[in-house]
This record gives sequence, C-alpha cells and structure tokens, in this order.
Amino acid sequence: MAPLFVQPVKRREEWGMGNKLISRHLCATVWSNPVFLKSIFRHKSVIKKLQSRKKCVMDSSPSRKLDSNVSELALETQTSKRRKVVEKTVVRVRVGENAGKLKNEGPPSDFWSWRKYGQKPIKGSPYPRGYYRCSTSKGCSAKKQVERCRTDSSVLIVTYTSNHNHPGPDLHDSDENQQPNDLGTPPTDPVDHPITPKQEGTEEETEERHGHPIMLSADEDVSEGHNFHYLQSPIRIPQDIMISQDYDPFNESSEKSHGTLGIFLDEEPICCSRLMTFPEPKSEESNDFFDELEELPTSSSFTSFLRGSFFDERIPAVPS
DNA sequence: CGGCTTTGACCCGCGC
DNA sequence: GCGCGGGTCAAAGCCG
Repeated sequence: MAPLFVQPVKRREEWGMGNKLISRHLCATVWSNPVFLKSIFRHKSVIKKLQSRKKCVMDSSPSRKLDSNVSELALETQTSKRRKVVEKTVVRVRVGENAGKLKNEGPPSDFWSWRKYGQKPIKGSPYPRGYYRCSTSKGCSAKKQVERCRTDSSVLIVTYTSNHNHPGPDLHDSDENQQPNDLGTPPTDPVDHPITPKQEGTEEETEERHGHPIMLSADEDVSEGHNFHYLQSPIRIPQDIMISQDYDPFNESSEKSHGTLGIFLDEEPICCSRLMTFPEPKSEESNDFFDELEELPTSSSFTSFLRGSFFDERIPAVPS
C-alpha cells in the first residue's frame, strides 16, 4: 500500500510547479513531522541494480547514456516496457498563497538532503519545475521534482522517483524513541513504513484495493535484505500544517473531489489533529503536536487516519 | 573549500 | 525527418 497521500503513478505528468515556494524555516517545519516522515516509505530493490548498472555505464561512458541505461533497467522492473513509464510517487503539499513570495524560499525540505540539478519551464504551466537529486549519499538515485499546481499556486506537487538506497538522518530524537533500523531492515514501527497488505484488513482497505490497483511492487523485495530500502519522502507535520481533504490537483476543475490531500500553511486553519480520523476523534485540547505524537495511535489507528484523511490517488496511467 | 543553486545547452522520446 | 517538450548535464557563481 502506498502510504499517506503518496501516489505512484505511471504516466507523464504535466503540472505546474513552483520551485521556490516556502521559506526554509517553513520547509523544515513541514517536513520534519515524524508522522509524515514515517508514512511515506516505499521499497525497491532495483535501486541497487540501477546503481551498479549506472556505475558501469559511468565507467565506460560518461554523461548522457547513463540515464538512458538506468531508465531502461528501471523499465525492466516494471510491467510496461515503454520507456517513459516510470513509477513515481507524488506528494502534494499545500502552502500559503504568499509562500511563493517569501525570501529564502525553497521546495519543501525533508528528511533527506536534496541538490537541485535543474529547472525547466513546463508547457502550460506558469511555474517551472525543479529537479532535485538526493545528495545525502553518493550513488543514491532518488530524485524528486517540485512544481506548483498550475491551477492552484498554493499547492506544491512533489514527484519522487527512485528510492533512497541509504539510511536517512537520525529520526529517533523526535520519534518516539524509535531507533533507526539496521540497514536494509524495514522499520519495526508500523508507522515507519508502508502498511503491507497483510496489515490492512479493514473494509476500507479492501475497498481501496479493489478500487485502486495497488501499485507498490517493491515490498516483496524487502526480503532481499542486502539492499537498502529507505524512505522516499518522509514528511512531518507541525501543528500549524493544515490538511485538506477535498483538493485534487489532478482535477483542474474540481476542488472538491475525493478527499485528496493538501497540506495547508497559513490558510484555512483547520487543525491537523482534528482532521485525523483517529478512533477517538476530536482531541481538541491537545495543541502540542509532539506531545500528541507520543500518544499516537497504534498502527491500525494510524492506518485509519491514513485512509480516513487521505485519498489514494495512485493513478495506474496507461503509457501514452 | 565544499556543497549548493542557477542556467543555458544538450540529449532523448514522442508525435506529426 | 523534424520540431517540441521533458529531463539532465555541467560550468559558473554564490554561500557558509
């Protein structure tokens, strides 16, 4: 299952994007929430292969052929043989309208360290798209694209491709005393990693699986053990982050579709905790987010939150 | 000095 | 074959 508002998609996206949208401070706050950090976690064993292949290519021939070879190998791991069918993970973050006007603004920072390697204007969108590569570890193929929704400049669309093949920064300081796991070992905390199908036994989940094909295909690779499978895009939610359940960036004409996610900053103050559909809702008194974190519900509760608050929008797009 | 951002150029896939 | 658009490279500059 794809965790919290993560959308692996197989299609070529055309969205608007804003490269520098929110202040670094805001970014750090937004992406430092352990709940989201743990919730966006996907596994893929191809990373290792990709990197070894990549290295070979680099050794023999520099530059351009590298990516094509890598992508080709990636394609080998997917259902379609079409070159451009790349499984992606999409995260949508809602920021304030004025966020883009702030100085020192930047894409949502997260758990990982990203280095920008490109920016391109996107046709049909007034906003450029920024291309980022994981700089936490050399050889990490994790990438992300950050752009603004063309129809809603307050929405950031972050598209993650590939997966990290290395451990991320230490989380345990703010994370329920959770110790980072050994390399290649999926986190033991249910919140730490995507809920596997076995863990999802609720009706909603069943319905979800029926309604939306589960595209996570890498979980079976966890057993490989020797490969690294790390958080694709961990996010944290501070208490001032708002969640929208009725925003759908994909639907340009609809702002009230399927309970999709947006994270609001600076607008529409709907407390995150109130939106969480925990078994025991409306813990209105708890304003200290991190205090609340320590009282996080169990995995099933969190799963309920995930399902209740976010709509799985993974799009099994057919290659064009 | 290392890491990061910026930005123009280049490469590649795809549609016509 | 050609043009378009997306993705990447890499040099230059900035910053701590």
